Amino acid sequence: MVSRNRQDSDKENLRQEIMDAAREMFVAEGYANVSMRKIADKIGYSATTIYLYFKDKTDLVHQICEQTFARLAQNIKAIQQLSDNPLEKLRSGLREYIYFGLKHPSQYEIVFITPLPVDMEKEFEETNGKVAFDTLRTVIDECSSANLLKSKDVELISQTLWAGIHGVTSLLIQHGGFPFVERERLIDSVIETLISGIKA
Amino acid sequence: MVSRNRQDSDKENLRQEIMDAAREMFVAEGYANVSMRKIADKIGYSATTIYLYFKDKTDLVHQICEQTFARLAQNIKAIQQLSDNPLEKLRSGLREYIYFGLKHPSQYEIVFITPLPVDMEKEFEETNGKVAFDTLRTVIDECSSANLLKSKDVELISQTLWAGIHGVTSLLIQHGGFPFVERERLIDSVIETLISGIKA
DNA sequence: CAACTTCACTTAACACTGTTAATTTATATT
DNA sequence: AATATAAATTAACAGTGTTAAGTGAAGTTG
Repeated sequence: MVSRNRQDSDKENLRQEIMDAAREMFVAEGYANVSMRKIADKIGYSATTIYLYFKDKTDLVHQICEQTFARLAQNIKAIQQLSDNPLEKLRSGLREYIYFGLKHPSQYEIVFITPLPVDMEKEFEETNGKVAFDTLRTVIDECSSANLLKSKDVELISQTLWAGIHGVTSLLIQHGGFPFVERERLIDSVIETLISGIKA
Repeated sequence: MVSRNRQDSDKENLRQEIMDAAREMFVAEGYANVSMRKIADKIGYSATTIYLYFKDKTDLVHQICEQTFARLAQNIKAIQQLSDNPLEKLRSGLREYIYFGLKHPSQYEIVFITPLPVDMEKEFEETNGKVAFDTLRTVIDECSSANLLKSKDVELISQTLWAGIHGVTSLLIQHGGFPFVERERLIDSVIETLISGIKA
């Protein structure tokens, strides 16, 4: 019994060890440039051992992303509780989303940018990315209930805002070479333009 | 001399033949799923022949994208000449950009979404994608000169709008499985929100 | 016309990739 | 101590982008 527990937790440990090593390498070198063998080398195991814990490379990366985006959803919720002005909540939520993406570029890339293999369609419903999006929708619902918005279509507004913040996030992640104006000014501008565009 | 010309044009022909085959396959199967050998098979040549015309796979795909995005820049310019209302020009330009991306998803993906190998930084300045962006900036300049915008920072506004339209375009391209509201409504909403957000 | 050079192209090979099947090693149970 | 189970490994496959060396035909020059 005791040994059984220890064994289970060892399994969990190795699983997490793989994820930690892989995440670190994905962030540093990019998903495509990290091979299963390199990950395995880093933690002193054989490449095929990873397949005992993850179905394949995309499964591994998705599990990593789920962990990260659970934290995003948490962060957004926590930050929103600091204010009771709905529009201010919205603002800080959008801001948190963008900066979170910039802070975890590889994982943002994989979840929201990289073309997913195939069957993402149904899975997205159970994703932590979806949870974060739902948080956004909730605060927009609040704004709408307080008659702060010019339209009542909460779903449409949520997706519109998401498109906007996703745009600036992915652009900043990917095209670091482009002569953007300073990051913060661009981010502020996007947020204010969007909010000003939906306000009553 | 004559034969020399014929030979040159044969070379050009094969070069274009490679690009046509590759473009078709990239669009149909995605960049990552098309190998040099497959492209070569399709046109009845050896894989290494492609390297006589293109430095490597990324060079090939970039050349294809340049051709396509030259057309985008052209389209935007042409469409804008149909109106002399600056805001209307802007609207139609944004719309053309988005629909062009949706019409050429693989190429849009490669130029504006896929993480580029390395040295994109300096090259972007000479890109047709840049030309399209400049067209956008020009019409925003017009709007600004006509005192139609609340801010005078044309560069900042241009990048803000670009972020917005890039966001909706890439989201629609990549996440086909997400339960978006109807495409057209979302696109309209993004465009109107952005324009309403920058209007005086 | 023959020898030589240039050009377009191909074959062979390298060092990788993700992944599967078969096999060995270690652990747990009887 | 023998056996069953789980964990990890080695070997292998089919594929990748790419380079170097080789082949055969066309063009150029004596």
